[in-house]
Amino acid sequence: MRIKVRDALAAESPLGGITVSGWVRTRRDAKGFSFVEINDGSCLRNLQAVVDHAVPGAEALGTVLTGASVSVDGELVPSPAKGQRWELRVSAFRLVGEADATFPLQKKGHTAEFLRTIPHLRARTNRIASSLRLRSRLAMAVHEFFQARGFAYVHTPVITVSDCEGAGELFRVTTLDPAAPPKSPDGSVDWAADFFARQAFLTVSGQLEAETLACALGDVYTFGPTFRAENSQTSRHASEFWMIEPEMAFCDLAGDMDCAESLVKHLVRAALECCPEELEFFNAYVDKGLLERLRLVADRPFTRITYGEAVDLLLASGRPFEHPVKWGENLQSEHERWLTEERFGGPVTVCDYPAAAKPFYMRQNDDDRTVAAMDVLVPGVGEIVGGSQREERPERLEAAMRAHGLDLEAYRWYLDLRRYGTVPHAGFGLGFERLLMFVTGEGNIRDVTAYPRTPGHA
RNA sequence: UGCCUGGUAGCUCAGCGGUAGAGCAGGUGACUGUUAAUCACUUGGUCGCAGGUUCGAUCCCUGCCCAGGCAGCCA
Repeated sequence: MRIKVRDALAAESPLGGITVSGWVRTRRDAKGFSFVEINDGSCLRNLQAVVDHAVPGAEALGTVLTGASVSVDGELVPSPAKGQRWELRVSAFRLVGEADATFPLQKKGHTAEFLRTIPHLRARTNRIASSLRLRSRLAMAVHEFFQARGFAYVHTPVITVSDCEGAGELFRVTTLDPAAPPKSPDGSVDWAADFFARQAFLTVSGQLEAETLACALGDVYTFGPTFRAENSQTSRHASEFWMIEPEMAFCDLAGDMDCAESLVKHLVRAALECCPEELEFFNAYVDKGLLERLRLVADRPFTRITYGEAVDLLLASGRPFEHPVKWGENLQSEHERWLTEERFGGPVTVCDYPAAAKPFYMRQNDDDRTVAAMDVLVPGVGEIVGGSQREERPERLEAAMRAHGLDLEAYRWYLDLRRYGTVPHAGFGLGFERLLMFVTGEGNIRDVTAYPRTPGHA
Protein backbone atom coordinates (compact mmCIF):
# COMPACT_ATOMS: atom_id res chain seq x y z
CA MET A 1 0.00 0.00 0.00
CA ARG A 2 1.43 3.34 -1.01
CA ILE A 3 1.83 5.85 1.76
CA LYS A 4 2.82 9.50 1.50
CA VAL A 5 6.03 10.57 3.19
CA ARG A 6 4.07 13.07 5.22
CA ASP A 7 1.93 10.30 6.71
CA ALA A 8 4.84 7.94 7.19
CA LEU A 9 6.79 10.50 9.20
CA ALA A 10 3.71 11.18 11.33
CA ALA A 11 3.25 7.49 12.15
CA GLU A 12 2.62 6.55 15.77
CA SER A 13 3.95 3.03 15.44
CA PRO A 14 5.96 0.90 12.99
CA LEU A 15 4.25 0.12 9.70
CA GLY A 16 4.86 -3.01 7.66
CA GLY A 17 4.19 -3.66 4.01
CA ILE A 18 4.20 -0.08 2.78
CA THR A 19 5.33 1.46 -0.47
CA VAL A 20 6.87 4.90 -0.77
CA SER A 21 7.24 6.59 -4.14
CA GLY A 22 9.03 9.82 -4.84
CA TRP A 23 12.16 11.55 -6.02
CA VAL A 24 15.65 11.00 -4.68
CA ARG A 25 17.18 14.00 -3.00
CA THR A 26 20.48 12.38 -2.12
CA ARG A 27 22.11 9.01 -1.77
CA ARG A 28 24.77 8.05 0.74
CA ASP A 29 26.57 4.75 0.44
CA ALA A 30 27.75 2.63 3.34
CA LYS A 31 29.33 -0.80 3.36
CA GLY A 32 26.70 -3.23 2.19
CA PHE A 33 23.84 -0.73 2.04
CA SER A 34 22.85 2.78 1.00
CA PHE A 35 20.80 5.61 2.44
CA VAL A 36 18.36 7.10 -0.06
CA GLU A 37 16.51 10.26 0.89
CA ILE A 38 13.10 10.23 -0.77
CA ASN A 39 10.87 13.28 -1.15
CA ASP A 40 7.39 12.94 -2.62
CA GLY A 41 6.25 16.53 -2.28
CA SER A 42 3.71 15.74 0.41
CA CYS A 43 5.79 17.61 2.94
CA LEU A 44 9.08 19.37 3.36
CA ARG A 45 10.94 16.47 4.92
CA ASN A 46 12.39 13.42 3.23
CA LEU A 47 12.03 9.82 4.25
CA GLN A 48 15.34 8.03 4.72
CA ALA A 49 15.22 4.67 3.01
CA VAL A 50 17.84 2.13 4.03
CA VAL A 51 18.57 -0.15 1.09
CA ASP A 52 20.58 -3.30 1.71
CA HIS A 53 22.62 -4.08 -1.38
CA ALA A 54 21.27 -7.64 -1.34
CA VAL A 55 17.65 -6.51 -1.71
CA PRO A 56 15.84 -7.07 -5.05
CA GLY A 57 16.43 -4.10 -7.34
CA ALA A 58 19.36 -2.75 -5.35
CA GLU A 59 21.67 -3.35 -8.30
CA ALA A 60 20.15 -0.19 -9.82
CA LEU A 61 21.45 1.95 -6.96
CA GLY A 62 24.60 2.85 -8.86
CA THR A 63 22.56 4.98 -11.28
CA VAL A 64 20.32 6.48 -8.61
CA LEU A 65 21.42 10.12 -8.48
CA THR A 66 19.69 13.21 -7.17
CA GLY A 67 16.47 13.67 -9.11
CA ALA A 68 15.73 10.05 -9.96
CA SER A 69 12.25 8.71 -9.26
CA VAL A 70 11.96 5.55 -7.21
CA SER A 71 9.33 3.35 -5.65
CA VAL A 72 10.33 1.22 -2.72
CA ASP A 73 8.60 -1.39 -0.59
CA GLY A 74 9.52 -1.87 3.00
CA GLU A 75 8.83 -1.46 6.64
CA LEU A 76 8.68 1.78 8.60
CA VAL A 77 10.89 1.30 11.65
CA PRO A 78 12.33 3.57 14.33
CA SER A 79 15.62 5.00 13.16
CA PRO A 80 18.58 3.91 15.28
CA ALA A 81 20.52 7.03 14.38
CA LYS A 82 20.00 10.68 15.11
CA GLY A 83 18.34 12.97 12.59
CA GLN A 84 15.01 11.29 12.06
CA ARG A 85 12.47 9.39 14.08
CA TRP A 86 11.45 6.94 11.38
CA GLU A 87 13.18 5.33 8.46
CA LEU A 88 12.17 2.82 5.83
CA ARG A 89 13.87 -0.57 5.90
CA VAL A 90 13.60 -1.46 2.22
CA SER A 91 12.67 -4.96 1.05
CA ALA A 92 12.36 -4.19 -2.66
CA PHE A 93 13.84 -1.27 -4.60
CA ARG A 94 12.58 -0.01 -7.95
CA LEU A 95 14.21 2.70 -10.03
CA VAL A 96 11.28 4.27 -11.89
CA GLY A 97 12.99 7.02 -13.83
CA GLU A 98 16.67 7.77 -14.00
CA ALA A 99 18.07 11.31 -13.68
CA ASP A 100 21.57 11.59 -15.02
CA ALA A 101 24.30 13.97 -13.95
CA THR A 102 22.85 16.76 -16.06
CA PHE A 103 19.93 17.12 -13.63
CA PRO A 104 20.35 20.76 -12.69
CA LEU A 105 19.29 20.59 -9.05
CA GLN A 106 21.91 19.64 -6.51
CA LYS A 107 21.98 18.90 -2.88
CA LYS A 108 23.36 22.37 -2.24
CA GLY A 109 21.34 25.50 -2.11
CA HIS A 110 20.57 27.30 -5.35
CA THR A 111 19.95 30.96 -5.91
CA ALA A 112 16.39 32.03 -6.65
CA GLU A 113 17.67 33.55 -9.89
CA PHE A 114 19.00 30.21 -11.13
CA LEU A 115 15.83 28.40 -10.14
CA ARG A 116 13.79 30.85 -12.19
CA THR A 117 15.64 29.63 -15.27
CA ILE A 118 14.22 26.12 -14.74
CA PRO A 119 10.58 26.72 -13.82
CA HIS A 120 9.61 23.18 -14.81
CA LEU A 121 12.06 21.63 -12.34
CA ARG A 122 12.32 24.15 -9.53
CA ALA A 123 9.17 22.90 -7.80
CA ARG A 124 11.32 19.94 -6.78
CA THR A 125 13.26 22.17 -4.41
CA ASN A 126 12.36 22.66 -0.78
CA ARG A 127 11.99 26.36 -1.36
CA ILE A 128 9.54 26.37 -4.25
CA ALA A 129 7.65 23.29 -3.10
CA SER A 130 7.18 24.89 0.33
CA SER A 131 5.87 28.07 -1.17
CA LEU A 132 3.47 26.11 -3.38
CA ARG A 133 2.20 24.06 -0.44
CA LEU A 134 1.62 27.27 1.50
CA ARG A 135 -0.10 28.74 -1.50
CA SER A 136 -2.47 25.79 -1.69
CA ARG A 137 -3.22 25.86 2.00
CA LEU A 138 -3.79 29.59 2.12
CA ALA A 139 -6.06 29.51 -0.91
CA MET A 140 -8.30 27.19 1.06
CA ALA A 141 -7.96 29.43 4.12
CA VAL A 142 -9.32 32.32 2.06
CA HIS A 143 -12.46 30.32 1.39
CA GLU A 144 -12.70 29.20 5.01
CA PHE A 145 -12.56 32.79 6.16
CA PHE A 146 -15.32 34.06 3.92
CA GLN A 147 -17.54 31.00 4.00
CA ALA A 148 -17.53 31.08 7.80
CA ARG A 149 -18.78 34.67 7.58
CA GLY A 150 -21.57 33.95 5.16
CA PHE A 151 -19.96 35.47 2.07
CA ALA A 152 -20.89 34.07 -1.33
CA TYR A 153 -18.00 33.12 -3.61
CA VAL A 154 -18.78 34.77 -6.94
CA HIS A 155 -17.06 34.56 -10.28
CA THR A 156 -16.78 37.81 -12.14
CA PRO A 157 -15.81 37.83 -15.81
CA VAL A 158 -12.20 37.42 -16.82
CA ILE A 159 -13.01 38.99 -20.18
CA THR A 160 -14.27 42.52 -19.77
CA VAL A 161 -15.43 45.22 -22.14
CA SER A 162 -14.81 48.20 -19.89
CA ASP A 163 -11.70 49.80 -21.25
CA CYS A 164 -11.12 51.94 -18.22
CA GLU A 165 -11.70 50.10 -15.02
CA GLY A 166 -9.33 52.53 -13.50
CA ALA A 167 -6.67 50.13 -12.38
CA GLY A 168 -4.18 50.33 -15.16
CA GLU A 169 -3.27 49.03 -18.61
CA LEU A 170 -5.26 46.15 -20.04
CA PHE A 171 -4.44 43.18 -22.22
CA ARG A 172 -6.53 43.11 -25.35
CA VAL A 173 -8.59 40.05 -26.22
CA THR A 174 -9.19 39.75 -29.95
CA THR A 175 -9.56 37.24 -32.75
CA LEU A 176 -8.77 39.77 -35.45
CA ASP A 177 -5.77 39.19 -37.68
CA PRO A 178 -3.09 41.49 -36.27
CA ALA A 179 -1.50 41.83 -39.69
CA ALA A 180 -4.71 42.87 -41.46
CA PRO A 181 -7.51 43.91 -39.12
CA PRO A 182 -10.79 45.07 -40.66
CA LYS A 183 -10.91 48.84 -40.97
CA SER A 184 -13.61 51.42 -40.59
CA PRO A 185 -14.03 54.01 -43.34
CA ASP A 186 -11.93 56.43 -41.30
CA GLY A 187 -9.02 53.99 -41.27
CA SER A 188 -9.26 52.94 -37.65
CA VAL A 189 -9.68 49.30 -36.63
CA ASP A 190 -13.30 48.19 -36.93
CA TRP A 191 -13.82 46.61 -33.52
CA ALA A 192 -17.45 45.89 -34.36
CA ALA A 193 -16.05 43.11 -36.53
CA ASP A 194 -14.20 41.54 -33.62
CA PHE A 195 -15.35 38.47 -31.72
CA PHE A 196 -17.38 40.31 -29.09
CA ALA A 197 -18.50 42.98 -31.57
CA ARG A 198 -16.55 45.52 -29.55
CA GLN A 199 -13.21 45.90 -27.85
CA ALA A 200 -12.54 43.36 -25.11
CA PHE A 201 -9.84 42.98 -22.52
CA LEU A 202 -8.68 40.80 -19.66
CA THR A 203 -9.95 42.01 -16.33
CA VAL A 204 -7.85 44.18 -14.05
CA SER A 205 -10.38 43.85 -11.25
CA GLY A 206 -13.73 42.23 -10.65
CA GLN A 207 -14.76 44.99 -8.32
CA LEU A 208 -17.43 46.75 -10.33
CA GLU A 209 -19.22 43.50 -11.13
CA ALA A 210 -18.75 42.31 -7.55
CA GLU A 211 -20.50 45.47 -6.39
CA THR A 212 -23.58 44.50 -8.36
CA LEU A 213 -23.56 41.05 -6.81
CA ALA A 214 -22.98 42.41 -3.30
CA CYS A 215 -26.07 44.54 -3.83
CA ALA A 216 -28.01 41.32 -4.26
CA LEU A 217 -26.28 38.69 -2.14
CA GLY A 218 -25.08 41.00 0.59
CA ASP A 219 -21.52 39.87 1.14
CA VAL A 220 -19.54 38.39 -1.74
CA TYR A 221 -15.95 37.74 -2.64
CA THR A 222 -14.03 36.90 -5.76
CA PHE A 223 -10.78 34.99 -5.86
CA GLY A 224 -9.30 34.58 -9.27
CA PRO A 225 -6.75 35.64 -11.83
CA THR A 226 -6.21 39.29 -12.63
CA PHE A 227 -4.23 40.79 -15.48
CA ARG A 228 -2.34 44.05 -15.74
CA ALA A 229 -0.38 45.06 -18.79
CA GLU A 230 1.76 47.60 -17.00
CA ASN A 231 5.46 47.44 -17.72
CA SER A 232 6.27 47.08 -14.05
CA GLN A 233 9.79 45.88 -13.45
CA THR A 234 9.78 45.19 -9.76
CA SER A 235 10.01 42.28 -7.38
CA ARG A 236 6.35 42.65 -6.38
CA HIS A 237 4.49 43.03 -9.67
CA ALA A 238 3.28 40.30 -12.00
CA SER A 239 1.27 40.65 -15.19
CA GLU A 240 -0.96 37.78 -14.12
CA PHE A 241 -1.72 37.39 -10.44
CA TRP A 242 -4.51 36.25 -8.17
CA MET A 243 -6.58 38.71 -6.24
CA ILE A 244 -9.15 38.31 -3.49
CA GLU A 245 -11.87 40.94 -3.68
CA PRO A 246 -14.60 40.98 -1.05
CA GLU A 247 -17.46 43.38 -1.49
CA MET A 248 -19.87 44.06 1.37
CA ALA A 249 -23.27 45.72 1.30
CA PHE A 250 -24.24 47.89 4.27
CA CYS A 251 -20.60 48.30 5.18
CA ASP A 252 -18.53 51.42 5.74
CA LEU A 253 -14.80 52.06 5.66
CA ALA A 254 -14.30 50.99 9.27
CA GLY A 255 -15.98 47.68 8.55
CA ASP A 256 -13.87 47.35 5.44
CA MET A 257 -10.66 47.85 7.40
CA ASP A 258 -11.85 45.39 10.05
CA CYS A 259 -12.48 42.78 7.39
CA ALA A 260 -9.10 43.26 5.72
CA GLU A 261 -7.27 43.05 9.02
CA SER A 262 -9.18 39.95 10.07
CA LEU A 263 -8.49 38.29 6.73
CA VAL A 264 -4.76 38.95 6.81
CA LYS A 265 -4.58 37.70 10.38
CA HIS A 266 -6.61 34.62 9.55
CA LEU A 267 -4.24 33.76 6.71
CA VAL A 268 -1.15 34.32 8.83
CA ARG A 269 -2.57 32.13 11.59
CA ALA A 270 -3.53 29.45 9.09
CA ALA A 271 0.05 29.42 7.84
CA LEU A 272 1.44 29.19 11.37
CA GLU A 273 -0.91 26.36 12.25
CA CYS A 274 -0.90 24.32 9.07
CA CYS A 275 2.58 24.80 7.65
CA PRO A 276 4.95 25.09 10.61
CA GLU A 277 7.73 23.13 8.91
CA GLU A 278 7.56 25.27 5.79
CA LEU A 279 7.67 28.44 7.86
CA GLU A 280 10.63 27.12 9.85
CA PHE A 281 12.35 26.50 6.54
CA PHE A 282 11.71 30.02 5.28
CA ASN A 283 12.72 31.41 8.65
CA ALA A 284 16.03 29.55 8.47
CA TYR A 285 16.96 30.02 4.82
CA VAL A 286 15.05 32.96 3.39
CA ASP A 287 14.15 35.47 6.10
CA LYS A 288 15.59 35.17 9.60
CA GLY A 289 13.00 37.35 11.28
CA LEU A 290 10.00 35.72 9.64
CA LEU A 291 8.43 33.69 12.44
CA GLU A 292 8.76 36.44 14.99
CA ARG A 293 7.13 38.90 12.62
CA LEU A 294 4.27 36.55 11.73
CA ARG A 295 3.51 35.83 15.38
CA LEU A 296 3.37 39.54 16.11
CA VAL A 297 1.04 40.11 13.18
CA ALA A 298 -1.24 37.32 14.32
CA ASP A 299 -1.56 38.73 17.82
CA ARG A 300 -1.39 42.50 17.64
CA PRO A 301 -3.97 44.92 16.22
CA PHE A 302 -2.80 46.67 13.08
CA THR A 303 -1.88 50.29 13.47
CA ARG A 304 -4.59 52.44 11.93
CA ILE A 305 -3.87 56.00 10.86
CA THR A 306 -5.23 58.48 8.37
CA TYR A 307 -3.24 59.64 5.38
CA GLY A 308 -3.02 63.06 7.01
CA GLU A 309 -1.56 61.56 10.18
CA ALA A 310 0.89 59.57 8.10
CA VAL A 311 2.03 62.73 6.35
CA ASP A 312 2.48 64.48 9.71
CA LEU A 313 4.50 61.57 11.09
CA LEU A 314 6.69 61.46 8.00
CA LEU A 315 7.29 65.20 8.14
CA ALA A 316 8.14 65.00 11.83
CA SER A 317 10.49 62.05 11.32
CA GLY A 318 13.32 64.28 10.22
CA ARG A 319 14.19 61.74 7.57
CA PRO A 320 15.77 63.03 4.37
CA PHE A 321 13.45 61.16 2.03
CA GLU A 322 14.32 61.07 -1.63
CA HIS A 323 10.76 62.06 -2.49
CA PRO A 324 9.61 64.97 -0.36
CA VAL A 325 6.54 64.37 1.77
CA LYS A 326 3.68 66.66 0.88
CA TRP A 327 -0.04 66.49 1.56
CA GLY A 328 -1.78 65.54 -1.67
CA GLU A 329 1.11 63.51 -3.04
CA ASN A 330 1.01 59.72 -3.05
CA LEU A 331 2.95 57.97 -0.34
CA GLN A 332 6.13 56.64 -1.93
CA SER A 333 7.63 53.23 -1.24
CA GLU A 334 10.25 54.74 1.02
CA HIS A 335 7.50 56.42 3.04
CA GLU A 336 5.51 53.22 3.37
CA ARG A 337 8.65 51.36 4.40
CA TRP A 338 9.44 53.88 7.07
CA LEU A 339 5.92 53.63 8.49
CA THR A 340 5.74 49.83 8.57
CA GLU A 341 9.34 48.88 9.15
CA GLU A 342 10.63 51.67 11.38
CA ARG A 343 7.90 53.74 12.94
CA PHE A 344 5.40 50.98 13.76
CA GLY A 345 7.26 47.73 13.10
CA GLY A 346 4.21 45.94 11.72
CA PRO A 347 1.20 46.27 9.46
CA VAL A 348 -0.28 49.73 9.12
CA THR A 349 -3.69 50.54 7.69
CA VAL A 350 -3.74 54.01 6.18
CA CYS A 351 -7.10 55.57 5.33
CA ASP A 352 -8.69 58.76 4.02
CA TYR A 353 -6.49 59.55 1.06
CA PRO A 354 -6.64 62.73 -1.00
CA ALA A 355 -9.44 62.41 -3.53
CA ALA A 356 -7.32 63.60 -6.42
CA ALA A 357 -5.03 60.58 -6.17
CA LYS A 358 -7.80 57.97 -6.16
CA PRO A 359 -10.32 56.46 -8.61
CA PHE A 360 -13.82 57.78 -9.28
CA TYR A 361 -15.76 55.15 -7.34
CA MET A 362 -14.40 55.92 -3.87
CA ARG A 363 -16.75 57.60 -1.44
CA GLN A 364 -16.08 61.27 -0.86
CA ASN A 365 -15.54 62.31 2.73
CA ASP A 366 -17.24 65.29 4.29
CA ASP A 367 -14.05 67.35 4.19
CA ASP A 368 -14.44 67.40 0.38
CA ARG A 369 -10.79 66.69 -0.18
CA THR A 370 -10.34 63.08 0.92
CA VAL A 371 -12.05 59.82 0.06
CA ALA A 372 -12.87 56.77 2.17
CA ALA A 373 -9.97 54.73 0.84
CA MET A 374 -7.64 52.48 2.75
CA ASP A 375 -4.43 50.56 2.13
CA VAL A 376 -2.90 47.87 4.31
CA LEU A 377 0.87 48.17 4.28
CA VAL A 378 3.15 45.46 5.62
CA PRO A 379 6.89 45.35 6.27
CA GLY A 380 8.97 44.03 3.41
CA VAL A 381 6.23 43.94 0.80
CA GLY A 382 4.44 47.26 1.08
CA GLU A 383 0.85 47.47 -0.06
CA ILE A 384 -0.98 44.15 0.07
CA VAL A 385 -4.51 45.50 0.36
CA GLY A 386 -6.15 48.42 -1.37
CA GLY A 387 -9.82 49.18 -0.80
CA SER A 388 -12.48 51.74 -0.15
CA GLN A 389 -16.04 52.48 0.74
CA ARG A 390 -17.80 53.00 -2.57
CA GLU A 391 -19.64 56.18 -3.45
CA GLU A 392 -23.30 55.20 -3.08
CA ARG A 393 -24.81 58.67 -3.67
CA PRO A 394 -25.82 58.93 -7.33
CA GLU A 395 -25.20 62.67 -7.77
CA ARG A 396 -21.77 62.47 -6.14
CA LEU A 397 -20.82 59.46 -8.22
CA GLU A 398 -21.93 61.05 -11.47
CA ALA A 399 -19.99 64.19 -10.66
CA ALA A 400 -16.87 62.16 -9.91
CA MET A 401 -17.23 60.21 -13.14
CA ARG A 402 -17.54 63.43 -15.12
CA ALA A 403 -14.50 64.81 -13.34
CA HIS A 404 -12.57 61.69 -14.36
CA GLY A 405 -13.73 62.08 -17.95
CA LEU A 406 -15.72 58.84 -18.06
CA ASP A 407 -18.49 58.04 -20.51
CA LEU A 408 -21.55 57.86 -18.26
CA GLU A 409 -23.49 55.86 -20.83
CA ALA A 410 -20.93 53.05 -20.64
CA TYR A 411 -21.41 52.90 -16.88
CA ARG A 412 -25.18 53.18 -16.85
CA TRP A 413 -25.43 49.77 -15.22
CA TYR A 414 -23.01 50.87 -12.49
CA LEU A 415 -25.03 54.02 -11.86
CA ASP A 416 -28.19 51.91 -11.70
CA LEU A 417 -26.86 50.40 -8.47
CA ARG A 418 -27.25 53.86 -6.96
CA ARG A 419 -30.51 54.55 -8.72
CA TYR A 420 -32.29 51.47 -7.44
CA GLY A 421 -31.99 50.71 -3.76
CA THR A 422 -28.54 52.13 -3.23
CA VAL A 423 -26.69 51.08 -0.08
CA PRO A 424 -23.45 52.00 1.57
CA HIS A 425 -20.96 49.33 0.58
CA ALA A 426 -17.26 48.72 0.68
CA GLY A 427 -14.62 46.27 -0.43
CA PHE A 428 -10.96 45.77 -1.11
CA GLY A 429 -8.46 43.82 -3.14
CA LEU A 430 -5.88 41.61 -1.50
CA GLY A 431 -2.98 40.55 -3.71
CA PHE A 432 -2.65 36.85 -3.06
CA GLU A 433 0.97 36.62 -4.18
CA ARG A 434 1.88 39.63 -2.09
CA LEU A 435 0.33 37.99 0.92
CA LEU A 436 2.37 34.88 0.12
CA MET A 437 5.49 37.00 -0.07
CA PHE A 438 4.69 38.38 3.34
CA VAL A 439 4.02 34.94 4.82
CA THR A 440 7.06 33.22 3.28
CA GLY A 441 9.49 36.10 3.54
CA GLU A 442 10.25 35.71 -0.17
CA GLY A 443 11.37 38.99 -1.64
CA ASN A 444 10.27 38.33 -5.20
CA ILE A 445 6.77 37.62 -6.48
CA ARG A 446 8.29 35.27 -9.09
CA ASP A 447 9.17 32.85 -6.31
CA VAL A 448 5.66 32.45 -4.91
CA THR A 449 4.20 31.78 -8.37
CA ALA A 450 4.79 28.48 -10.16
CA TYR A 451 4.94 30.05 -13.59
CA PRO A 452 5.30 33.81 -13.16
CA ARG A 453 4.20 36.08 -15.99
CA THR A 454 6.02 39.39 -16.10
CA PRO A 455 6.79 41.85 -18.90
CA GLY A 456 8.86 39.99 -21.47
CA HIS A 457 8.31 36.62 -19.81
CA ALA A 458 5.48 34.20 -20.38
C1' U B 1 10.71 53.07 -18.79
C1' G B 2 14.87 55.51 -15.76
C1' C B 3 19.13 54.78 -12.42
C1' C B 4 22.64 51.24 -10.23
C1' U B 5 25.16 46.41 -10.08
C1' G B 6 26.47 42.06 -12.38
C1' G B 7 27.42 38.02 -16.57
C1' U B 8 34.24 33.33 -15.54
C1' A B 9 33.15 25.09 -15.24
C1' G B 10 26.49 21.95 -14.52
C1' C B 11 25.84 25.21 -9.62
C1' U B 12 28.12 29.01 -6.04
C1' C B 13 32.06 32.18 -6.62
C1' A B 14 37.50 33.99 -6.57
C1' G B 15 40.89 36.13 -9.96
C1' C B 16 43.82 39.21 -13.36
C1' G B 17 46.72 43.89 -19.22
C1' G B 18 50.91 38.27 -20.15
C1' U B 19 47.48 32.58 -22.28
C1' A B 20 42.17 29.78 -16.35
C1' G B 21 41.25 28.81 -10.34
C1' A B 22 38.45 26.87 -5.72
C1' G B 23 34.25 24.46 -3.37
C1' C B 24 30.11 21.54 -4.64
C1' A B 25 28.03 18.32 -8.55
C1' G B 26 29.89 14.09 -12.12
C1' G B 27 33.76 9.87 -12.55
C1' U B 28 37.44 6.32 -10.06
C1' G B 29 39.13 4.30 -5.48
C1' A B 30 39.08 4.03 -0.01
C1' C B 31 36.31 4.29 4.43
C1' U B 32 31.98 4.61 7.04
C1' G B 33 24.45 3.78 10.58
C1' U B 34 25.16 7.90 7.07
C1' U B 35 22.59 13.09 7.71
C1' A B 36 24.84 19.13 2.47
C1' A B 37 28.84 12.03 4.99
C1' U B 38 34.36 11.98 4.93
C1' C B 39 39.34 11.23 2.44
C1' A B 40 42.49 10.74 -2.13
C1' C B 41 42.73 11.16 -7.31
C1' U B 42 40.11 12.94 -11.64
C1' U B 43 36.77 14.80 -16.11
C1' G B 44 35.02 19.56 -17.18
C1' G B 45 35.73 26.51 -19.84
C1' U B 46 35.22 30.14 -27.12
C1' C B 47 35.76 34.09 -19.19
C1' G B 48 27.50 36.79 -22.26
C1' C B 49 27.74 38.66 -27.76
C1' A B 50 29.95 42.21 -31.35
C1' G B 51 33.34 45.92 -32.20
C1' G B 52 37.53 49.12 -30.46
C1' U B 53 42.36 50.39 -27.75
C1' U B 54 46.96 47.41 -27.14
C1' C B 55 52.73 43.75 -29.01
C1' G B 56 49.00 41.06 -26.24
C1' A B 57 42.14 41.80 -23.55
C1' U B 58 38.50 37.39 -19.47
C1' C B 59 40.52 42.17 -17.42
C1' C B 60 40.35 48.84 -20.26
C1' C B 61 36.51 51.53 -23.73
C1' U B 62 31.74 51.52 -26.77
C1' G B 63 27.28 49.15 -28.30
C1' C B 64 23.93 45.13 -27.76
C1' C B 65 21.69 40.93 -25.07
C1' C B 66 20.46 38.78 -20.40
C1' A B 67 19.86 38.83 -15.02
C1' G B 68 19.31 41.23 -10.29
C1' G B 69 18.36 45.61 -7.16
C1' C B 70 16.00 50.39 -6.64
C1' A B 71 12.20 53.91 -8.52
C1' G B 72 7.39 54.88 -10.97
C1' C B 73 2.40 52.36 -11.95
C1' C B 74 -0.37 49.02 -8.27
C1' A B 75 -2.38 44.25 -5.56
